[in-house]
Amino acid sequence: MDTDLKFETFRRQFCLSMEDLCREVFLGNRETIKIKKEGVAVKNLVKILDAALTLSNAKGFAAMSLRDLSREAGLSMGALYTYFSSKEELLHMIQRQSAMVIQVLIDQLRDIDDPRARLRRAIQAHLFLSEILHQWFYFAYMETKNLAKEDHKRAIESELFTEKIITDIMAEGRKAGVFQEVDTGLLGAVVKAMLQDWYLKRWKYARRKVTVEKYAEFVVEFVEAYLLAPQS
Amino acid sequence: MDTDLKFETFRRQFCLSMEDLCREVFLGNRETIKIKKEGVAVKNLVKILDAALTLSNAKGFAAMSLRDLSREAGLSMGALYTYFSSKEELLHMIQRQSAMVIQVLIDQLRDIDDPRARLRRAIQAHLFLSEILHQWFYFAYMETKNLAKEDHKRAIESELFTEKIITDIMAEGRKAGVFQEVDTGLLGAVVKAMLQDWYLKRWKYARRKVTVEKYAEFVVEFVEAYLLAPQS
DNA sequence: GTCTATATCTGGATAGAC
DNA sequence: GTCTATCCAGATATAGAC
Repeated sequence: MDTDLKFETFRRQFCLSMEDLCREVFLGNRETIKIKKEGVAVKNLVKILDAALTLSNAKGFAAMSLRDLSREAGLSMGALYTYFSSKEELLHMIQRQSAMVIQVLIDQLRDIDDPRARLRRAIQAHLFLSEILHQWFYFAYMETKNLAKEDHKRAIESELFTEKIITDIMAEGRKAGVFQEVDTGLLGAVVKAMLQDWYLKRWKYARRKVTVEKYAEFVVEFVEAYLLAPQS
Repeated sequence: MDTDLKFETFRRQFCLSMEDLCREVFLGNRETIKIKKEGVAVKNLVKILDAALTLSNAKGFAAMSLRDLSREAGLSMGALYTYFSSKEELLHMIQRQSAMVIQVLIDQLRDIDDPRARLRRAIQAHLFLSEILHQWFYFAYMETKNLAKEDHKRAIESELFTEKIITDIMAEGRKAGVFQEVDTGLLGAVVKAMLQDWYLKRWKYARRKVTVEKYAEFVVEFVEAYLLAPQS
């Protein structure tokens, strides 16, 4: 079984376009969204969320006024408020959708047994996902501290959860005798940091023309050098 | 010559207390600060900047109102405005001071020749510095996008500059034959990401009781495993 | 130098016409 | 379903007393 993953096949495999995500947002918020026709609602949610992510990521959610948003989305203030009942709820909506998407990661690891292949796949899937949804990932990272208590807690759990996916693979690999014994807690943390850097510093990698596949390859190689090296 | 660095000796070697930094801020802003007595000004700047960093880092600079700040600092609104003429100037003041501090890094590398020792020292010094000044580093990272154009440019240059310190050491080590040939651009970028993670995720490392010395040791070991490994 | 009181404006939220 | 007009809380910033 070929466990290597190409970015383009990954992209095609999932429904992760702006419209797909906005449809999910619509379905998940039917009670609060006053517009009932799916076609209309989704079309406008695309405009709203696209504008919200663009503006927030440029200058921060708190600094984005709803007037800015109204202009950028091409909808009036009144129209905006038929999709959410407060600015805070808009924040909640985006955050929640970002969190859902993590499920994809888990699915990606099904049916792979070999620890090295699993580690490679986890790194690739995380990076590819964040490449496609970079606006959502960046938002979720930068706005964590603005979230209400419950959402804030969930965001932290989500970070620890994906980190645990990585460290579990390392521990399994160790038990299977293919990896060295390492401090999986620390290694997991810095791997997570490297994965996050990909969407936090897009300007840097874009400027240097590093592709996501190349970055993934590098991270895998780097981590494996440590996990496979003879004990120091 | 012993090139290993202990955190406590590093801490004692520099004048990096809140008061020291605020004195520098005062000296660097004598024209705009209306208060002329150094003693009074520094004492209040400590209160103001301490409060500003605490509040901003908790909920973001944009979300921090000057009323919040006034209450937390224990000074009236009127008093605040004798230290800066607008909220934006306060941002500028903090950002500029954060940037100055990088100079310490460069000084730390003087008089060390051996590439491995230089790399180790650069990593340790960066981490130790950010440990002492974590509030300033966190602020500088998270508020970059709120800066005015000029400050924003400087912040990015500063990131690239410290990254270049790392990649230069790698290149020198390669030339000297002690490191493998690697993609120094990519390795430098992820090392920087790991260094930044230390102050971006304090809650995580604190919870796990990881000390800064231990983290530094781990990063050095991890990077060296890659730089010293036989070619793959 | 510091405070209180206040002017001025911005931005979140809503009512009601279309 | 969408827009315009408006309300009002809360923010920045300043004036003038002490």
